[in-house]
Amino acid sequence: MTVSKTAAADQAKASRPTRKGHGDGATEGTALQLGELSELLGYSLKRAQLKVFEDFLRCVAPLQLTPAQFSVLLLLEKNPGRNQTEIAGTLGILRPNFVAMLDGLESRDLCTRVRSTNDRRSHILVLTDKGRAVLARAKKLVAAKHEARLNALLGPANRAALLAMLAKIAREF
Amino acid sequence: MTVSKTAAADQAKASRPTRKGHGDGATEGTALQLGELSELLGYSLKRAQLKVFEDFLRCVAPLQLTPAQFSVLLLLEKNPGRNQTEIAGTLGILRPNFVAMLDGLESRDLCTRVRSTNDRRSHILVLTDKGRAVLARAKKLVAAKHEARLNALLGPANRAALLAMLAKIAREF
DNA sequence: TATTGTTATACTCTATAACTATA
DNA sequence: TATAGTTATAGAGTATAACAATA
Repeated sequence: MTVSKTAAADQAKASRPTRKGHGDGATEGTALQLGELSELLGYSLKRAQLKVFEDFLRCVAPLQLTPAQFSVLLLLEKNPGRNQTEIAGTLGILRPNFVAMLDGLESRDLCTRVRSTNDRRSHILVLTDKGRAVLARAKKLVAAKHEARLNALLGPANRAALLAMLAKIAREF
Repeated sequence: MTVSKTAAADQAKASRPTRKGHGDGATEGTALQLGELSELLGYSLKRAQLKVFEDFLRCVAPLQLTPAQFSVLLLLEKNPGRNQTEIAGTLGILRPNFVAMLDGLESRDLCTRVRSTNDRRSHILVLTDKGRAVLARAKKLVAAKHEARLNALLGPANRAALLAMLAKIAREF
């Protein structure tokens, strides 16, 4: 069965009139208890990820790059001559969803699709000079502001240990 | 300026015919280099978070609970007599988005909205007996399967250190 | 027949404005 | 006037099916 009507009514009555101070409950404006939530790794993982992405966006705001776009540019620089399927697959982006993303980067002249001469079905992705320049500036912002802030919070050793464990989870879990 | 047409053509010609083996490029079917991406904390954070949530869903699949739903039930159990705004706010869920989520939980008889007698605007959220039972089973599955697997991968000490760092980022970053 | 890029589409998350009923 | 819950809506992000061009 569900909670009894009388029990529900008791619960409702036990509540306090929120923050206004003219109440009688014991939990007057008190912060909630996370309880076992604070032991759930996935919960902190998600909250931390949101914070880190937020900060990334702030730090690299002058260049108008999202984490996903930055990762694409990084990958293009490190892996010239690759096609859409290869780049998208490496980043865990589905090919259909990669199309609009590339349209955005290409319309800003950060990269170009070049039809491969070997296989005319595939588009080789090429960083433009502007793309290379924006990427270089982005790297500096990320290193000087974003990663530096994480380093300040955790310390270099902890930051490295954290990165190693996250990479392990991403790889082996 | 952008990449020159000739440079782009060179790039396209330099590519290999993907995996089929009848190509001449050096990167024949080679895995891509992540490069500086593997040093970007946010990148591993995101990939790890996706893996952990995937595993959570698998482990708790018999109960049909998402991580977000599980976190709501945990919070209701630990904080009786709270209203929607308080629960949603603690979890970082916007009040409008919390409505449909509660509709789902309430339609499955896992919790109920009870109009507060102190402030008739607010709905006190109450775990039903069924909600309590499902939560208890979910906790067991999470502990025995999900968190146990993470423990096996990282070891208890590392897992604790990881959780502490993620919580610190979520709190202070 | 299989693969690359693409379109269309749908479903989830997230975000904002505005309404209602209460205070 | 302000707050709690709600509706409507819009935008990301993600997922699948299917098509044209090419292999």
